[in-house]
Amino acid sequence: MRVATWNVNGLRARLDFVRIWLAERKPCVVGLQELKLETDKFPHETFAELGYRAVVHGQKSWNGVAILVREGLEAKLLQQGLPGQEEMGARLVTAEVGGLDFTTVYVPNGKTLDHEDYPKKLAWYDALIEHFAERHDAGRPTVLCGDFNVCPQPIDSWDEARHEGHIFHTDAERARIQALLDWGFVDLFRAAHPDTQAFSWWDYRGGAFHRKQGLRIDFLLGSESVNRRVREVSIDREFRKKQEGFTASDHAPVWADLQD
DNA sequence: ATGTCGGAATTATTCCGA
Repeated sequence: MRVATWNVNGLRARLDFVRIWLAERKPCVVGLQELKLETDKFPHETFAELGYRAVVHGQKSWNGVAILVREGLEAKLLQQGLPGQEEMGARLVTAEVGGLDFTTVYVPNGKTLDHEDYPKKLAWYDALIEHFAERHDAGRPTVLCGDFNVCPQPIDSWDEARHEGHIFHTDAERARIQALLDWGFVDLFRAAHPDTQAFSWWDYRGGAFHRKQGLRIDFLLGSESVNRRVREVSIDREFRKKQEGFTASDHAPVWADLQD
């Protein structure tokens, strides 16, 4: 079973691009972030034609998450939104699919350390950690994927020296990632590739992609039983490039193949 | 060039967020 995560940066603007990727990679379950559309505006018909159903938690203009599920797999919606954090927008959705408790999140960016959004980001993380402690079971096959807006370690940043202590690179943010690992999650890419520097996001500005100025901030986290099933994990860098004339998201998809 | 995108508000231009 192939599971994946992808911040698409606007689903309506990305629809043709997403179609190409689904046809090429044929994932079974995909967490999508930054839909930038309302729940009832989700293009279910388009995805049905491609052989996917979707569980959606959207909102107008910003944020928005969904789980795509390939035909033949059942999906049961378990949760829309992170309890207590509704004012931060539509950033979490959970479904039971293919024997997995599958959650995808779009963690608040935080902007800068002196911005009011930064403590809100940390509080959102604390609520997420508490939510998993209370509502999930690390003994079950569980996936938590999405855009975490943190570089967990120096290797995950193109220039740690320049960014150390700044947004995405603080001890406080990294402690939240560690808390998720302490809960029982494994960072599937890092576990499979302990020493590989690979990025999942590059700024649209300044030719960052071609300058290799990226960050690894998109993860597939899996509980131990999921990690044991991993056969391959890839950050799909090819799909950060233009495809058939269509503009890419600023994030690459990340996928993992699990033994059935 | 703080250099690019997507979306919204407003009507091709400007802002906001990332």
